[in-house]
Amino acid sequence: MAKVLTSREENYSQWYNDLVIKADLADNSAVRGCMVIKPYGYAIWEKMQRVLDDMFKETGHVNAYFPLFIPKSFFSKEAAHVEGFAKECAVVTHYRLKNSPDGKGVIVDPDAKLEEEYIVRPTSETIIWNTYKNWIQSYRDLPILVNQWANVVRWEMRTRLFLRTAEFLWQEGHTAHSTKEEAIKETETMLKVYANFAENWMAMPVVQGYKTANERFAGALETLTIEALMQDGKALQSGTSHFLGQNFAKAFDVTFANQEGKLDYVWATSWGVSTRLMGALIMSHSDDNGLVLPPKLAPIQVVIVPIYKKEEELAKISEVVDKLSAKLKSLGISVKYDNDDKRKPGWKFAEYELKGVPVRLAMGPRDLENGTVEVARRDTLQKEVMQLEGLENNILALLDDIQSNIYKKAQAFREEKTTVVNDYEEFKRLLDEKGGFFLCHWDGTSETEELIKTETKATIRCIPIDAPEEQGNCMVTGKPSSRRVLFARAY
RNA sequence: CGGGGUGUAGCGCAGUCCGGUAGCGCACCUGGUUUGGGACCAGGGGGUCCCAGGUUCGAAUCCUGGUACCCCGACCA
Repeated sequence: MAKVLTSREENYSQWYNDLVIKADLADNSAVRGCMVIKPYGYAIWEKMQRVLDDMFKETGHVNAYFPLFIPKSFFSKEAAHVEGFAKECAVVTHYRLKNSPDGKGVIVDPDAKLEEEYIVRPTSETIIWNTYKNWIQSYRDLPILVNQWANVVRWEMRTRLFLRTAEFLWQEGHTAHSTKEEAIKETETMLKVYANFAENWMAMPVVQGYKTANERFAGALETLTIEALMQDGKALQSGTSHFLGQNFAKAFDVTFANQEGKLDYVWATSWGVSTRLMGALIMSHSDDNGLVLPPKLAPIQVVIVPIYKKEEELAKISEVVDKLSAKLKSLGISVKYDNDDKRKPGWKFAEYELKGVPVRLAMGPRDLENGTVEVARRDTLQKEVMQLEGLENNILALLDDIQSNIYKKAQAFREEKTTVVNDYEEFKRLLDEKGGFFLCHWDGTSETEELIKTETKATIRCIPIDAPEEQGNCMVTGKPSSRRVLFARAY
């Protein structure tokens, strides 16, 4: 087969870049750092959105929409928040253009300067809490469980398709609660939603945990995260859920009368996942032949390729395929029959492999005669001739099998790449030689965390929520530690 | 913002050192043969050589300035 991708071994990040473009997921655009998400890539994102949105509704949330622009003054109200985002904000200063005096193109009209500049939202806490102030008077108005699907802009210095772009799509949940306990519970609930989505839909195992103070969201008291391990041994933060305490309520003066009639500040959470999940999905399962998609998120689950010489042959095949397609569709399977005469079977095989379609069926004269079909699965690249009779149920089972197989494969990989280490020198050595996740004792200080980051580029990805109590000594300082934390080099 | 690299047909590149009518592969169009892993043959179309200025009889090529993108670092979901 013609090689269209750089191999992972040769150059992992080139492989990723090639794959995103060759599989028609996205492209670089005319705008620096901003991508065009192409129809096939967007179809995957839409599937992700649909599933997540259902999960949000299931947990009591509703969707709303807040403005793209945020008055600059809103930003200065929460100190830590400003600090976190100030360096990457796009700012709108004018509202009109005019013809250039020299007749060449247009210029910004200097007379149309805004009284107060607008910030293009890097996240919406400020505009939303400014709004919530008007929505909340009493405990009866709580909780507010709102989500929005939106684009945000963070002016990144260096970007990569899906993993880090200047503009990206995401959802951001913003909730308001009357008690601290309820807000914390919400933060945890949404982390579980994300973990469930990652594992059962994306087939991507994740470690759930708490971020350290250094890695916390700007303005949060606690950040929960799901961390996934990519095939190159680097970690990818795939979703976060923040307990914001009363920070934003205080900054925007959002109070409510509790049942005793006393005023108190509202408790807040926010949580989000972004198009970065596309990058996570790509890097979790794909191989040197192209994308490997979990059946549950694949826009096309089954592709059918006819093999024929003459028109009459195609007509006969189509007749059988149409019946088969109908049966598959009735079971909820998405099917594409590619009877495009302008491409040859070999070309189609390679193309759908590159695009990660989980199952490919090929039907030619031989099959027509024998009542069979050739079934090829993308995850293992195995081919098998199966009886047409009752095929739909076999396909259904096969899709399930692929879904669980790629999960198991990713899980086995993660286990193999998760190392328990006690000695700092060994940590440094294995970090280079093996990569992956490391479970180590840490003394709990930012200084030690910083030191490790500076010396090794590894960071604490999280303090796993299920980390068992274990007395030990920090691998750097030797100070006592009561549980292991997760280290890795990260995206 | 530092360091490196690249801008030549839709895509990938050669040509630049050493100036002389712009080329290759893929893709595209036409015809035919093909079709169970990216078919083959024949014919054909397509380029302000990133932009601006300079040197020269003559610039993709030399000089000056600009610009865009990619890669590697520092910052981040």
